[in-house]
Amino acid sequence: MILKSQVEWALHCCAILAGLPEGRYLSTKALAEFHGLPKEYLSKALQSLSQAGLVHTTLGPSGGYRLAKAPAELTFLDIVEAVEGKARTFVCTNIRANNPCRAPGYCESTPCAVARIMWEADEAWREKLRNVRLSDLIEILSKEIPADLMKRTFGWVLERAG
Amino acid sequence: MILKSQVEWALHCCAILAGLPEGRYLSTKALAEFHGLPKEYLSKALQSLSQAGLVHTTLGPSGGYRLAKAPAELTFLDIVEAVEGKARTFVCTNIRANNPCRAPGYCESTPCAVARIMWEADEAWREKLRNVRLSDLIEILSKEIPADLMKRTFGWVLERAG
DNA sequence: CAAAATAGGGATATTTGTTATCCTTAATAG
DNA sequence: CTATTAAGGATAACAAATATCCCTATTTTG
Ligand code: SF4
Ligand code: SF4
Repeated sequence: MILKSQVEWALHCCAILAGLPEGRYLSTKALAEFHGLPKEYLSKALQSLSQAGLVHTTLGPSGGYRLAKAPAELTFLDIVEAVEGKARTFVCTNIRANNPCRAPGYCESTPCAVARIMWEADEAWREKLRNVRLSDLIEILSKEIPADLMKRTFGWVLERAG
Repeated sequence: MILKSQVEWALHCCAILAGLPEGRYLSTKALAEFHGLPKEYLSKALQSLSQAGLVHTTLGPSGGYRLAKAPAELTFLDIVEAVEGKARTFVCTNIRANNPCRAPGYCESTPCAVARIMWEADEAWREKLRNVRLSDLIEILSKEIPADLMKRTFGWVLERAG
């Protein structure tokens, strides 16, 4: 069970978009080139972000993506769920229904303990992601990434931002 | 990203094995019949449990599986990792290495903040599973499952346990 | 207005992972 | 010896992730 690579891509793209000046947009082409990713496929991830309302888009030359909210209002969970979906990672196929000892008509009303425990763990994962904001990431990165690389990257993006 | 159905199977099988009297074994055939699962494929899940040292096996007629430890010494994480693997659910493909602004030889020593945050969430999921013991599950089930069904199930298993 | 660039989305191929079956081997109980 | 079992290799069927291609509507730029 491994998350799609689109999750990684989306997180990185959001980090870049967070550094974009107010009112400017960055295209799929630029984001793909910057990360060395296939443009057409990265586009699908960005469309997921768009459908989830996390980013805003414009068409035409100088078009592209910008964040729809402030980085402090965007959580990791928002981004992860946008591309990975909101479905729980443990699916119950109700195999207890096959127990040959059960009365024929007998039907459990509630999900059994196995499923509930697995879902709690799933929720713990989500809760952790919910408590990290995009702004938290930016803060960490700004401390860890060398100043000159940060500056060059910022310049690279601005040259291409419409 | 969805866990394999083998995870559900393994958890259910362990729950059944936990009710097995000391020194007796239950075969793949019985476990598959009880849960309505394909015997050959369930066998792969049980082999995973065996390789992880969670269950003990014997060969021959009256052979099969029993738990290798007391239910209080077996956690959900043990079982989940036995079939699903211990690898983290977020894999980092190091796309930051493609940043065209980086100096050619520049190489990050540590995983970036994105990966660390995702791995923390993964660890929170595992921590939750680590804190639930198989004995906890049995306790909950014994309260929730009707006494007569419990009794019939127990009898069904004993009839087939070698 | 015309041309170029863009996001959106449908269709489709490729690759990988999951699910499932089959068969052989070695061990064990009766 | 015979029947039964776990272990594991080989392989097929199926589903999901990854990737590419192409068409459309929209918008900026010239
Ligand atoms: S996890 Fe629980 S609810 Fe889901 S199939 Fe198993 S017994 Fe049923
Ligand atoms: S998550 Fe971090 S370490 Fe992993 S590829 Fe992205 S930037 Fe690199």
